[in-house]
Amino acid sequence: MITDQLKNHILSFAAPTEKEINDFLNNFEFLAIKNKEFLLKEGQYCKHQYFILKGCFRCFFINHKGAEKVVNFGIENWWLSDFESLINQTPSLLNIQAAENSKVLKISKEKLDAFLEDSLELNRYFRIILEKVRVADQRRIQFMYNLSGEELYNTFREYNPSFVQRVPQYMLASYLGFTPEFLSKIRAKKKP
Amino acid sequence: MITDQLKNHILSFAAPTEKEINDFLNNFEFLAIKNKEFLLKEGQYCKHQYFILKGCFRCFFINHKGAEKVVNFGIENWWLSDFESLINQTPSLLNIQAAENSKVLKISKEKLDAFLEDSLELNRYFRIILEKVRVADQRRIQFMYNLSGEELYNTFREYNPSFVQRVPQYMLASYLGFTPEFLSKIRAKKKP
DNA sequence: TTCACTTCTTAATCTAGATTAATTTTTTCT
DNA sequence: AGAAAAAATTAATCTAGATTAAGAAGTGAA
Repeated sequence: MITDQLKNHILSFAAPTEKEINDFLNNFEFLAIKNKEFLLKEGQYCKHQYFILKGCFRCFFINHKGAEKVVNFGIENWWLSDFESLINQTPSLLNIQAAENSKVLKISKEKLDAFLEDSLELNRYFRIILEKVRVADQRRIQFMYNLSGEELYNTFREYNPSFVQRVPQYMLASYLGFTPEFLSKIRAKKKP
Repeated sequence: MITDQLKNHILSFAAPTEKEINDFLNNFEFLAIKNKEFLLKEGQYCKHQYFILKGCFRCFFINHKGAEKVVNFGIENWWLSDFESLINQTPSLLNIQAAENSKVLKISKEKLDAFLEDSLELNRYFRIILEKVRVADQRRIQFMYNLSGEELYNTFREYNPSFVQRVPQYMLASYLGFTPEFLSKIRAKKKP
């Protein structure tokens, strides 16, 4: 089943009954997304949550100088959405674009909310996911203003060795908060 | 009741029964914390969650240059803990210190976990809280590397006008990611 | 197998914000 | 109230990283 991957992910954090989880999984739609296609564009209302089965996405916004700023990446077994737009029902400030050919499962906010209304186990699942996200966000904020650009890059490499090859360097530079030129400089320094 | 404030907070996001919520509230301990006292020190294991009834706290760590870096503030009706230490059972990298004379409610991780085992409504409550935290963290990350120091300060002021007076400027500068000297410069520029 | 496009690199110059250090103002404590 | 400590200001100097610009190297489609 195409939804098995999500099923396993849920079961690794919570314990819904077989019926409950199958009912839930029935509400997802499968999508194949080509590299550079958008799941969400700035200005749109985010109405879905996406679970990444395969591939890679980046969330970015256009800053006041017109430059793309990467806020997040998403890879296999991550949930993706613009939470701010989704929860507050406001136009999104973010773009979500595939960085590889990808496969996702999609569910509407209404359907998800309906399940969250009654299900202890799904509330547990998302609570635990969000706790982990919180830990990651906190650590990221801590890194962001404790470390120099060079240290940021080295730390990121250390924690995510395989990911560094996965996206163009200019995206990684943007995510880490500096320019591609500066990343080049760092990399040139390390070689000899 | 000293726990009424927390009760109201929970009831504004979830709908536990009267018995359920009262059972839960029975597990909290009230603490009065004097300005500059610590709730948690670097190296300790964080074993509690705190709900702030009144007052203000800062979470900070000591960076590799020996400087205090403020990661977060907490005020009335916020939950406080080092999530990373609490969840992963690792020694904390953070200090949590009162920035005012404060009042908190305290619950141990074990007791909280026991309630989360069975309660749909408490899982809902914390899931919703964490969604809001996520939105705030995302926005903060976005601000952090889209805005200049001056813009950061002005934006923070705009969103939190009353808070700016509440903590020393050196803490605010640290939270915003720059030095107190630079904050002085920004403020001097605005006056005339 | 070439044309077009995207990504990466290098180097010169520039700037926001850090650092240092001295001075003033505010707060706290007895 | 007065001394001591904590916090804020000011100014001079310094630096990590931005900006600009140009070329090199990959990548891909026809």
